[in-house]
Amino acid sequence: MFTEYGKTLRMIRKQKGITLERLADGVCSVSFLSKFERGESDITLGLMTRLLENIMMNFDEFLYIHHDYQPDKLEQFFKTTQSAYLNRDVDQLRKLKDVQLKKWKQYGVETYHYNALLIEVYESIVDKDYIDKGVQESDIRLLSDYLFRVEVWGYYELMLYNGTLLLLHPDLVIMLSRTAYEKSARFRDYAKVNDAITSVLFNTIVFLIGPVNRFHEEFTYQKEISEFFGYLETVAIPESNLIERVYLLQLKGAYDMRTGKIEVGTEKMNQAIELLKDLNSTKMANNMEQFLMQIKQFL
Amino acid sequence: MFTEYGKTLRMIRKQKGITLERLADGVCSVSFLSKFERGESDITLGLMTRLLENIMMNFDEFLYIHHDYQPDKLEQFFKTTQSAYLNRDVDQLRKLKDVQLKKWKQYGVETYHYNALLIEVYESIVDKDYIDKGVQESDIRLLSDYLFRVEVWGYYELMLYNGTLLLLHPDLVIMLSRTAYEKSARFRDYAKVNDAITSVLFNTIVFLIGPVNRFHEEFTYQKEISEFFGYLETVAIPESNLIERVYLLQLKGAYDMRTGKIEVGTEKMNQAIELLKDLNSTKMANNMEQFLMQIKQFL
DNA sequence: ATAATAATTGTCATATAGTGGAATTTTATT
DNA sequence: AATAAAATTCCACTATATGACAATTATTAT
Repeated sequence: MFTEYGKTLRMIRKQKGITLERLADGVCSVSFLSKFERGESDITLGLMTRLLENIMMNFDEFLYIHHDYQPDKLEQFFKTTQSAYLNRDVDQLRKLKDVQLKKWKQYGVETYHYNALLIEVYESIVDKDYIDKGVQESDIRLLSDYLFRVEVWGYYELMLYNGTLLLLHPDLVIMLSRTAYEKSARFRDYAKVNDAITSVLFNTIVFLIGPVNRFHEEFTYQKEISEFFGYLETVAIPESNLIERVYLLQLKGAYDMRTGKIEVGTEKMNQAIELLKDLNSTKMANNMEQFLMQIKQFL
Repeated sequence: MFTEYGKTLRMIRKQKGITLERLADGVCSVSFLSKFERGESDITLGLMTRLLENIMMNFDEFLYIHHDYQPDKLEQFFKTTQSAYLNRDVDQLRKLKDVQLKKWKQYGVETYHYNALLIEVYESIVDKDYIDKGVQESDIRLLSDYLFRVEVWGYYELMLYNGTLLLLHPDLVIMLSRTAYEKSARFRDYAKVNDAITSVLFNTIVFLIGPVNRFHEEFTYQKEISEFFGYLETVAIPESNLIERVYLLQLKGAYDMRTGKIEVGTEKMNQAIELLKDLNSTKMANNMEQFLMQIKQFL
């Protein structure tokens, strides 16, 4: 009938060996708490906040438990979508897209449309039959319009952009990535969002360096690339985020190789690979090694 | 008058360039949303959930913004407490303790009492005058009773235990750390809590290895220490958590040295230090170096 | 087993969350 | 500046969240 939040709360309360009276103490009446826990009433946000404070649990953790120890819907959306993309599972992507389109039509909420477009981008990359038509110009415009309009970028905007940037024009990417960096500044201490920022910056640089098979050609984005390297170095990566530091090292190596400094670049990339091997992160090391081989092949 | 959640929501809505009607669409009436946003009404948890879904924002991010881009109270509590402890700021610790004691008396909620005890533990370590009396036996009992009673350990229990374990008897620590590991199993995919688990395991091993100035003596916890090393290796550390992997390497080195394998141990610790230096994490590298020097001094 | 006590649920009164639509203010257009 | 359109607020009303206290059920102790 109502949201089942109450039942989750009851479960947690029991696990902590706390009585209704003790949990309700100073917040609400015992009888109401009982009613809520039984799923016979909804609860006010204010009361819920205070109840959770009483058991020293924050909303995030509560909702994680409520969703049967799974992350929230939004995170799951990006997770499942990306995993379908990485597995090149066109069917799955199409299914996921339909879900979002359905929601868009049902509720009329535009964000579901954006979600569908994000999936379409992935689809167009994975599916060969798609190459001819590609994603509609107008759809891409719709997305970038939204991103330019939003004044503060949070997790959603960053992830949305992160997934679609591959299909945009480099000049647009440069502008939007700058925007992303600036408009998400206040989230620097919020791990999840900051990871998303870092990820955007990495992807931007990878994108601007260009596909491996063009490593022998000239290219023109030196200035912008160092700008984004600068963002990464000065702000985004604290000492303890070693994995990001390894990626950075690798990326600098790739950049060096792109600009003709083959030896220095190779050395950096090898160093990154060695670091991963030393720490038994073998899968990641293998991936990097493969990437390095690809580059060498095209030089 | 009410919680100010509504005002935060209004701010976010404006930043995203969304109208009342569009946000309320399919969730609640426009007039009510307006009322809520002006702070003239509280809102039901169910409605709030759906509103946030409409703008693709999860609760955690919303509350982070609501708290003026700060983490929630609970996290701040542990953060400020630990920073006062690391800075050996007795006055600050005492102040923080008084806050918790006051809340305990005011609301009668036992968890505030536990919080005060946690701070007292820190106080007793930092403050020399405290050494004579120490933390009351009965208080420590109170805490460990609570921890044994709780069926599922979340962030709070792990952090609480993490801070107090130093004062407990090794046998009790072994039991409680095992408990911690087992009773928090379902949180393995939840970064924040999993970090806390890892931290408990690290601290347990450090504690069991014993203070540096006893490195020449015999010791008896080999079996238990490998048990906890096992936990760390099998479950807690995914490939991309490099910093934990570096800590693990260091700790293994320290363990080797403790059990007489000086050369192997030194080598491992040096390797960890080198890794950090290679990634420009100099402060952390320096700390590790200092720790290694301390050990060497006592051998 | 039974009494005593603690913990939870049910009943009813009331404050307040939430709706529909009219009135007002803000924004955009000419 | 005047007008139209969009966005927001106000007002009267309904549904439901919440409290006080009685009734019931579960625990514990003897």
